[in-house]
Amino acid sequence: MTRRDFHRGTEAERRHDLIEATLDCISEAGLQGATVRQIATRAGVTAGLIRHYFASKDIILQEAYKVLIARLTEKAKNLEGTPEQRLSDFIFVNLTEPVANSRSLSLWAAFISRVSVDPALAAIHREGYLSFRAELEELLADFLAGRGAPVTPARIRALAIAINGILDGLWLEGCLAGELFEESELVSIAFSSVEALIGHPIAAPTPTDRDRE
Amino acid sequence: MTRRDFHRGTEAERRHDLIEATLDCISEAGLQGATVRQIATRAGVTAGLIRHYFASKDIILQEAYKVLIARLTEKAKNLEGTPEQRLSDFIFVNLTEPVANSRSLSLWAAFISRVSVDPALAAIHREGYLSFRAELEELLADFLAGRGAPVTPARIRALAIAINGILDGLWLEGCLAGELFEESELVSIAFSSVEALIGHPIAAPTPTDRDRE
DNA sequence: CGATTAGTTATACGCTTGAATAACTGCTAA
DNA sequence: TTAGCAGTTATTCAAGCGTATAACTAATCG
Repeated sequence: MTRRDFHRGTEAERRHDLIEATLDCISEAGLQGATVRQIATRAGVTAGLIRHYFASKDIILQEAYKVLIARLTEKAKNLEGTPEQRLSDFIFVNLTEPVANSRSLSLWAAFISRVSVDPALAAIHREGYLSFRAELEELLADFLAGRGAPVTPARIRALAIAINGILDGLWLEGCLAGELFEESELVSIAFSSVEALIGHPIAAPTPTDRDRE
Repeated sequence: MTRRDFHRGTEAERRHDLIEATLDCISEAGLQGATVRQIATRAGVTAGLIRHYFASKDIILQEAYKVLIARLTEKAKNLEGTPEQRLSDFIFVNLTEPVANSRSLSLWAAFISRVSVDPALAAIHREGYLSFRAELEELLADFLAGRGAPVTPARIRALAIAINGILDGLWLEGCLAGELFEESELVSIAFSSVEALIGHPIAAPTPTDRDRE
């Protein structure tokens, strides 16, 4: 019985690999499928190593949730260009790859179903949600100010809630049954809805703009 | 050691109680908390009885999912009144109790996270979703026909997708962070969004109408 | 009232789980 | 080259899981 070969990794590497393996397990087999043994197998290590990097299974799940939220929201941050371009891009990135796909939804739903059960996950969720809406509110304020429209906090807040809801709902539909519509269909519905809500037209990002990236 | 007292129930009673217990367990402790022993304890029976009524744990979960879907959609069916009233009620019931609350979301998310993993759940989900959207398309067709507006299948379909998305998104927001807005806030956002999309005003249900029910 | 049976309990089995710990070894530094 | 240690493996443990089955008993019927 020969002992299995292994190579020593840096802490950052290992933690990254283990979290990635955790997300893979969840997306492919649900939260129940994310056992320490499955995670370890997928990461190419033995189960005991997980406990060396994470104090418990709960902890690695929390870390994985943080990574997921970051991945789902990072594209919508640090947008550049005019307020109109940024608002337009905000809508676009949230309804297209890599944010909108069935894997994202599967992961998101798995964690959401535990948010009301696990206070630690609830805290992580709340922070992510508030930060996301704050970003949207800022975009809206800039956009409306540029249009010379009245910018009261109450109106900004209401608009952000509505637009956030619309984007969430279309994201959901697209992830759940993406094969039922063209990608551009949901995006164009989102644009017309948002335009109707804020009372201003918004130029959609042109394909050539994106291709050049 | 005295044997535990028990009373014999009818099949319908028992199945109902066991499914209800299953939903309670999931909403309070997540899918992982819905073990046969926990379900049995909550239903006031012993674990073995579950296998007497359901061939496996998977089966009881599938039945519970069917019940959940029925509960989330039944209010939106069998609506009465003019097309405008029915459309208006459709929007209203989907964004207020008992459809919109954190327990519903928690249950919904738990099952959704397994839809992409478990083909049986996927089939149940798909049927519920298509039936829900068909209902909405019928409402829209009736409404638009009454307004003398052009009613092409393509337009109905696009509108149904958009409105479904908006309702889903607002439902989600309300369930996730209900304390952050008034109930009427989300409902009124929904109405103004839908009005903007279909290009016609819709009379919201009046409080007195509902009180009289 | 006694026999029957279907609904229910009780118990046990094999397996998996998260966790703890001991043994090993690739790597680094001197 | 080698000593030491931190990273990794291997093994073990108790608890909990879904399931199977045998024993019991409340209700039913002649």
